[in-house]
Amino acid sequence: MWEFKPKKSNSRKKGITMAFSYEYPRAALTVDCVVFGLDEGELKILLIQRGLAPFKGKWALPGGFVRVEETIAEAARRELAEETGLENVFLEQLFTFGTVDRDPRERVVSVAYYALVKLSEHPPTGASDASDAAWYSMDKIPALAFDHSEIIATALTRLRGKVRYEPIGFELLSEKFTLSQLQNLYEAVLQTDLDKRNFRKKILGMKLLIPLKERTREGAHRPAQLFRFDAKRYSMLKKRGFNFEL
Amino acid sequence: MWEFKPKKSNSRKKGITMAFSYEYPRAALTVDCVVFGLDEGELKILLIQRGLAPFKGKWALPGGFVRVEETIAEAARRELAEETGLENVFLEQLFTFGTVDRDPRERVVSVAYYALVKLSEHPPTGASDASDAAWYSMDKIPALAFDHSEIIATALTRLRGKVRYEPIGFELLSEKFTLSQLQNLYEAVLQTDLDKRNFRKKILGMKLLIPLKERTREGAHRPAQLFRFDAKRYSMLKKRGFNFEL
DNA sequence: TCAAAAGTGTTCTTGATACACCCATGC
DNA sequence: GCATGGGTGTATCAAGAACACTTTTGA
Repeated sequence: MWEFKPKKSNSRKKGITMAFSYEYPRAALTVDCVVFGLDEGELKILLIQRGLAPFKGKWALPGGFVRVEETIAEAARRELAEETGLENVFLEQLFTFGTVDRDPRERVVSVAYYALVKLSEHPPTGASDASDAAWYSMDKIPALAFDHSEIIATALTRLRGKVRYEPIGFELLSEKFTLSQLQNLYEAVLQTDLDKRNFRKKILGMKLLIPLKERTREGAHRPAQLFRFDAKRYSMLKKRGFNFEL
Repeated sequence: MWEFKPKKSNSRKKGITMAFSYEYPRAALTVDCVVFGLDEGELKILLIQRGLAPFKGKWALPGGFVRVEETIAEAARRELAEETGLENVFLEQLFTFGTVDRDPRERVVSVAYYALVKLSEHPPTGASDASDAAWYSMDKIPALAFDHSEIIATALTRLRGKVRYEPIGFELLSEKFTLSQLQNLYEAVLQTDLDKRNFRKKILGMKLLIPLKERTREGAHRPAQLFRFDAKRYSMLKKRGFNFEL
């Protein structure tokens, strides 16, 4: 059974800040976001360079403290917006990391999220202030602060697992896309080669892609048919027991 | 970027308790455990009756506060042991619930875990003290404290998803089991009927079950072959890219 | 000898895989 | 006219689904 007697007493300090006191010490709660983007057929992650200690100057995942009046997911979205300028992206809870010494200062528990962004529809670098944000290829990730490498590894495993049985991959492409782009996406995420004809047969067989009247108009080759994902139809089919798969 | 200036100052209070104060208010951190067990072919959940406010007298998930010096998973195991007497069970992180008003007292963020216990090898009721613990069938779960119904729903979805592509179902059976018991387990979890011959063909085809020299000796019918799960072989196969499935 | 659960194979259907050439365009 | 990526169909193979009767035991 729970024992729960935090005595909250707010006392003024230096005229501005309040102090919040509890009977037992509490862990600080943060969020960290693994932001995936697809850049020219390559899977990348958005990192920011820390301006403060600890790990000052090191690269890290965007994230920060959860405020007491906001949801954890809200905190993740807020921090993403503040630190990278990204808004309205696909965001899903990943895992909560609570090793005792993962932060050298004190006990910090971090709820990690992963985000999928349509890189083509968002500016390639941090849009907000002069924050040092940069996209790193998966195979060129530098040494990171805290346990952020582990968080990224977890996120990648999750993404690879999930992309196969839920249509979240589309979140990495722009609204309109070609089948080749879609195939490239899966090849980049899953690190495999896929057969073009079989891939098309399967994905078109689901009847979840709506062919548009437009075609691409670029490059010295045949223009490609553009499609968009039929989210409405998908959620309808899902209710009826349909399962998206690869 | 993070801003981080918790001023920790411990001051004596009433001669015994310390007060821990921070510059910003902090959420309390708890764990909650959804404990699944298989009782006579039926999937059940272990609940405890709350002895303290809020929700005094209501049924709830076992759980409690995370101490500042222990891992979240450690907290989950400790609370499980304290409240239900269960130890050495399969335990996996489920999801972190952080709605602002999920606890009427103050902001509480809870990391939920789910556990799978071999009910046959653990006493059917809470073994510790006079704690009011009881196993409930999935379709007879009473109204619960906090958002615990939602946590259970999430856990059930997860269990149903995971049991099909990872051999965690065995955690619900005793070490030695018959194929019928295994099939019943899957039928109970997935809420479907499975074909006996196809089920056996598939599961035996994986070569992950070791037939024992024993057979069951009970009931007025033909004795059944006993098996045990070959965990070593599974982890070896998994490394080589093998995928368990249904 | 009856009830109750254990155990066992084959056919059919469906989906997965493998594979090579023509098309439309810009330069 | 050539380089570039877009687009298409069939044959084979493997896995999933459907399906009914015999065996062993205790009472």
